[in-house]
Amino acid sequence: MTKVLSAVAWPYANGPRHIGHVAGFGVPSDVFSRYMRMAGHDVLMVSGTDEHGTPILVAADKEGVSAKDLADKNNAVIVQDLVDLGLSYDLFTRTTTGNHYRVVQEMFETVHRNGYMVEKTTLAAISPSTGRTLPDRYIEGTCPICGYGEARGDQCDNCGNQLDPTDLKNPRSKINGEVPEFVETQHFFLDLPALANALGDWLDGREASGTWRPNVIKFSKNILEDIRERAMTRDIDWGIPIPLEGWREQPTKRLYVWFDAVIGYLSASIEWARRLGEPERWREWWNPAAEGEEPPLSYYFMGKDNITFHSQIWPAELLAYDGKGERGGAPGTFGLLELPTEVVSSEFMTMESRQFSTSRGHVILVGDMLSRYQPDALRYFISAAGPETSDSDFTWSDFVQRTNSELVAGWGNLVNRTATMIAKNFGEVPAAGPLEPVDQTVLDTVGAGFESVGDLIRRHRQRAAIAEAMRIVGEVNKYLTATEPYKMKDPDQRERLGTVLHVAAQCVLDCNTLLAPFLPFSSNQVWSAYGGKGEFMPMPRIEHVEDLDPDDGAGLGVYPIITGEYSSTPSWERRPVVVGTPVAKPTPIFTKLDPSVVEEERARLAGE
RNA sequence: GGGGCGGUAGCUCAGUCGGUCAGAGCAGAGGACUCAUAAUCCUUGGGUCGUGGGUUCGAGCCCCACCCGCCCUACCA
Repeated sequence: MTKVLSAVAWPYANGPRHIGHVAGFGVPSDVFSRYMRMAGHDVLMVSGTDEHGTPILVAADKEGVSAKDLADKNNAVIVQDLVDLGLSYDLFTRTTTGNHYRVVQEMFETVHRNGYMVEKTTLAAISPSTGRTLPDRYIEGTCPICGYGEARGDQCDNCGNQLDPTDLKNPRSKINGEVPEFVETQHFFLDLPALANALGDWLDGREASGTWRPNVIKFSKNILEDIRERAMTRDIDWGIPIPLEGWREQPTKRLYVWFDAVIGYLSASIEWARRLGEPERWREWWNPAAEGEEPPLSYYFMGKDNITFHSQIWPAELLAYDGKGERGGAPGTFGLLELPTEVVSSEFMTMESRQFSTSRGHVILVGDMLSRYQPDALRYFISAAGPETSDSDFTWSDFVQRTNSELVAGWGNLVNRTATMIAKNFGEVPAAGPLEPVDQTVLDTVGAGFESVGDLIRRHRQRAAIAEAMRIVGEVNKYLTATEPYKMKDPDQRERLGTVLHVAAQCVLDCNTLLAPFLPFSSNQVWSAYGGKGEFMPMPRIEHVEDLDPDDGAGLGVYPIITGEYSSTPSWERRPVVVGTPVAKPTPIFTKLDPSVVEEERARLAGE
């Protein structure tokens, strides 16, 4: 049994999330985590909403509410969406908890003490009316090179040249149009150059493992070549205070949102352990294993826009904490912390050939999707056609197509026809007589799926994995056609009929196990349709809890978390059907979609 | 501008070290069957592998140039 940390990207709480987001980090991480639990590993799956930073403030201002109120509102929506999708977090929390503030500050203090947080004076754009940092992205003006009128502070979209905001002619804030002030300001910078060698060694080792997706490792090594110090604090009043004398008291100096967000993986693990009443348990996933013990593994799931933060910033923070850069140092109270085993990045999902855009209404929110369609239909589509190694396109016609011809007609129908024949002829799982070669062959084929499908999931090839599982489903359908149990009406054939249906039932339950990481909701329905007791795949739930450290966070009080009890997860292997288990004619598990939904949904998009 | 990824049958995509690699699924067409949500099963795939060069006995797979799409570019989470 290996300790496996599933570190899932933290959805940003400036609004509800769309299906492209959950296609990138949500479903893939859940499929992997559920499989790893089934394979007997000790999985800790953590995440939460990321709630600091300028975009939240901007969104809150626009709505005329406080940043915390906006975060509260969006956190609640996101939590509900993720539970409705069946994502099996051990803990889904937030970055505004007292626990998170404490952990982040401990990280900062130790990184600072080890010498990797250097103080520098820079010129920053400030919004005169609010005193907040205006990120380059939020400044626009006339490009000094080509004269383009709407160049951004960091880059001109017209001529492509990289710019410094101070170069812009007629600079103005994109937020409220005012002219930014450029003022000298003190900030802490993470000394990435002093960590570059250690980072390079780590990446070389990761590359040698051969397990990372090629584009992720390539990209990660590439950005290492031009590594620079990077500011880890901001002039902003929404964020975690800087835990140093003279800084803590300044209301407009806060830690950079990305410094704190990635630490969430660690703080959530600690919060999980504390809530369990075993406050040191998190160490099993984070500290090096004792002599002779299996080392913990960690997998980080995200979209490709986050690669930099997970293959550079976060490992650099860990190395700095561990004291493993050029300046040396020693770890703090957390002890030595392990770097990521794998950064598993997805590409982007587009919709009807265009990028998702919340502001333009070209979007399908998770909540809207789940209010009209089964969660497993979405999970199936994302698993089978998601942006695993290259961008992929969600279209309503593909969604209907995949749901109807693969989920309903392929898998759902196999479940249904087998159960119907058993119900009609026996009313319970019949005993098997002597097996013929055709019976043994299909049992072997299905049995081999545990190895082939499992191997593909372990290697993060989920599209291939679910395709392999569906191929096996097809083999079972072929078996029924070949054996023709529906023609065995003669009493002399009753034993043979029982044998075929017994074998078919075994295969259906095996396929159900193979598909369970992808389709947890329907796996429970199939399970009970075949007489199974209780829940097959455990599901997450929402709990409302008190902040553990009410004096240190953003003042959350009671907040919702996602958690669950997953120890009853079935193991990744054949479990023999029990002869005599009652089976009734089932109601169809998957809903077939009328082709008209394609037009309806497209109209809905156009209407928004 | 720099970096990266992709452009393979109507659609979605596989193609690891260059030599049965021109494939799979879906859609379409024909047939079989009837247990099943008109579901299932069988048969049916000649597409300049973005364009133009080059290397090689031989190239989707290597090199060069170009075209198209997408992502990143570090103070956008």
